[in-house]
Amino acid sequence: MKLATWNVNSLGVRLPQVLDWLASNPVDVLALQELKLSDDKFPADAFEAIGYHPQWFGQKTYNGVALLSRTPATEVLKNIPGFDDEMARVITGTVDGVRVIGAYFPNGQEPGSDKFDYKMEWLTALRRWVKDELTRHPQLVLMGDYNITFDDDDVWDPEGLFESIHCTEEERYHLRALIALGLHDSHRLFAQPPKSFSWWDYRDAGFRRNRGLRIDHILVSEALRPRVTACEIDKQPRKNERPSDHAPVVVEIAPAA
DNA sequence: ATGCCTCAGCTCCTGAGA
Repeated sequence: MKLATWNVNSLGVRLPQVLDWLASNPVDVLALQELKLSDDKFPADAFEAIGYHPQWFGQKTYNGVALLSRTPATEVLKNIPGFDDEMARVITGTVDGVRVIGAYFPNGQEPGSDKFDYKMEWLTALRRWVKDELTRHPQLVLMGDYNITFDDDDVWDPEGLFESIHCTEEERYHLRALIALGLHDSHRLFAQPPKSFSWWDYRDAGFRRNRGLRIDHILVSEALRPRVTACEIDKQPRKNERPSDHAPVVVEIAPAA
């Protein structure tokens, strides 16, 4: 079973690239973030035509998330239960016995800002809910655009970006707290090339110079960890014309013994 | 460099992203 996550920065713009990518990477589940379109504009037909069952939670202009799967998702949830949120950031479903959560974590803009405070509240609510969800669904994958780096290895310029957004100790505390629930960073279960990033700034030739951050993650539960056989960042779509600023991350999970 | 790029929208500038 292969699962992937990709922040597409507008599905309206990126739909042809997503369809192309799925044609060469027929994953079982793809979580999308930053659809930037309302539910009525979601291109469900285009995904159904290539054999995917879509679930979506859209929002005009900002945010918006979707789950595409080869077998239909069940027990679908939108956003974090018990956390009142005007933004469409989370979509969850059970696919082939695995609880899959696709999430677009808040950006946070700048430490000390209202948006940063919201990010912290959101992270606290997410953790409370995921902890609960794990008791019901031991086989769980939490993937998406986290907008947080684990440590300096995830940052192209750790000194220049020290304590800046996505790199603060406060954000990293929350990321470690998710790990402490019994989740594992798929990427670090395997040897990876140095300076592996999943996002590069559009400005200043960020991708060409590999000035990026690793902020898109796939966390797997303890029950799934022994079955994870590979995890990689696919930089190929970042080389497209008019690319998203994020690259897809893919994880492979072997069938249960 | 508060500046670099991209996207959406009450679109010819602004806010947001990261």
